[in-house]
Amino acid sequence: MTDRPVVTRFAPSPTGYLHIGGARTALFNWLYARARGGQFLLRIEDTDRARSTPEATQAILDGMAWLKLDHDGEAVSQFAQAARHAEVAQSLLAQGAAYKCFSTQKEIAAFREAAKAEGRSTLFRSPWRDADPASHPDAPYAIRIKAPREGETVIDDQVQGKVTWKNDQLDDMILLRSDGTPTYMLAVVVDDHDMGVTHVIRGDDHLANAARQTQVYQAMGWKLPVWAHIPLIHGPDGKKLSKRHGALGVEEYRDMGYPVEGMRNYLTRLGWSHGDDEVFTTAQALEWFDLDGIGKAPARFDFKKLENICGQHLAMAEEAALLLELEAFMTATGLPAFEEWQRKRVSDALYCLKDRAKTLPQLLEKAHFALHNAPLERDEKSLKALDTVSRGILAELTPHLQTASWTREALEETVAQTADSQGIKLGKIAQPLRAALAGRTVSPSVFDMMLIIGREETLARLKDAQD
RNA sequence: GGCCCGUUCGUCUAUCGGUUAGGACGCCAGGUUUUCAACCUGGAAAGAGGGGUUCGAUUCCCCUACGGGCUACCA
Repeated sequence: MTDRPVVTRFAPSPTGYLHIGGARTALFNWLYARARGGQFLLRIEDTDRARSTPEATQAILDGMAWLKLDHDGEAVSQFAQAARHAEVAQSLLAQGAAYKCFSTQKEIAAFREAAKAEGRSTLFRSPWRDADPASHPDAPYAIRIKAPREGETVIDDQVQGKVTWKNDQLDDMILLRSDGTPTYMLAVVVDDHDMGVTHVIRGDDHLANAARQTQVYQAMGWKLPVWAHIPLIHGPDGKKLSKRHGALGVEEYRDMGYPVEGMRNYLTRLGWSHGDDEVFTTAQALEWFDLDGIGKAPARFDFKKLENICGQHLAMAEEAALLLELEAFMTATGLPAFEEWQRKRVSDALYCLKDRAKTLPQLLEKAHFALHNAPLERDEKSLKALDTVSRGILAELTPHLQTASWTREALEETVAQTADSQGIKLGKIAQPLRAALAGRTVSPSVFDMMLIIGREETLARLKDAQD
């Protein structure tokens, strides 16, 4: 079963954005295939013509591109395969594994309603299952599978274990509607088979579907895929993730500025584990990921943990790559691009900024000192820190900085000496200096800042702060 | 209603019959630092309930409770 080359797929419906849960499903499939030198395919399940839109397809593509989930080959449109689906339904009909059902939707609905009212099973048994073709009316019909009534259907799921259904609990599902279009149940099976999918990793809302789909595989004599039904992601309150929990589409996470590596790490770890490993790279995820590490219970989405993981990834990011990601973020969210001097400054400052931010916008905020020149826009707290006394201290310091050599050692010594000669602690001088240089009360080290912006700009800010 | 699935600190999770039930996030306390949302140290915090099986159950089985999914000529 596992000796075939691995082929996984992600099969979203293009009816909105790329759901965060869908993104995790895609990620699991991607990880599984990529780690095994297999293929990761993308199929757009657009058979619901009324709800499918090209914009939604694009949103899915964009979301996957952002998360660096590259798929092999062209995305397949399920709708485009409709003729092949019908062909399979016809062949099932020809071999007696399916039959024409002339019951109307109205009749079926009436049956269900009555059954429900009387507390009976709502399982519909078509009277046409064993009807003599000679008795067929000249009317529209649907093609239903002739599912076994005896015995049971078992799926061997890599996450849920062996799951068994008694066949008398399963009805003869419709394969081809009376208008000739295929149903989802038929389409997925045919497409997965035709695309050579070996491992179906998807949300466990499809677990029950797997039983009925198994019947189609068996009727066609096709080899079953390996099933892995992963639990859904829930909101912080334990309920199914929905709009009221906030962000659902991955593009919202991109716009909030979560770095990709952190996002992938968090999503991978949500519902999957490898011992106590919490923070890992994509390379490690590829090495470690396997189906047996997936948990059975739904996991709740926790923004605090997401932020923490993202912060750690930012801290360990390679600076050149981080700068590119930051600029991509600015472009995506419509922020003005860096001017050349700003780009240089940020690039120089990244080393002392990256371990202080958890998201890209936070990184930008902390880069305030590097992105602007005197006169600096200062926040309220820093203005407060620049009181008369503090300005006096800065006035003492300024001449020394005019002559000091511009190295970390010399600057540290200069500031320390000034503090000493004033009879104050280092903190008393660093505080206003920070406010003067950064326009903030929270910033990287004052020495880092001075080295990054240089002597001229340092003096300009000091002068500005004392005016 | 029927059929399936799930249930370890607040949250994500480790444990694959024997552990003081471990780690992480968050929280609290202390420390360090020139600031902190950075860093360090420490702390509180969990096996849904009830029956079995076993020398021994978080772990295996059953029941109950709770949560979730499916039950369409939607996907």
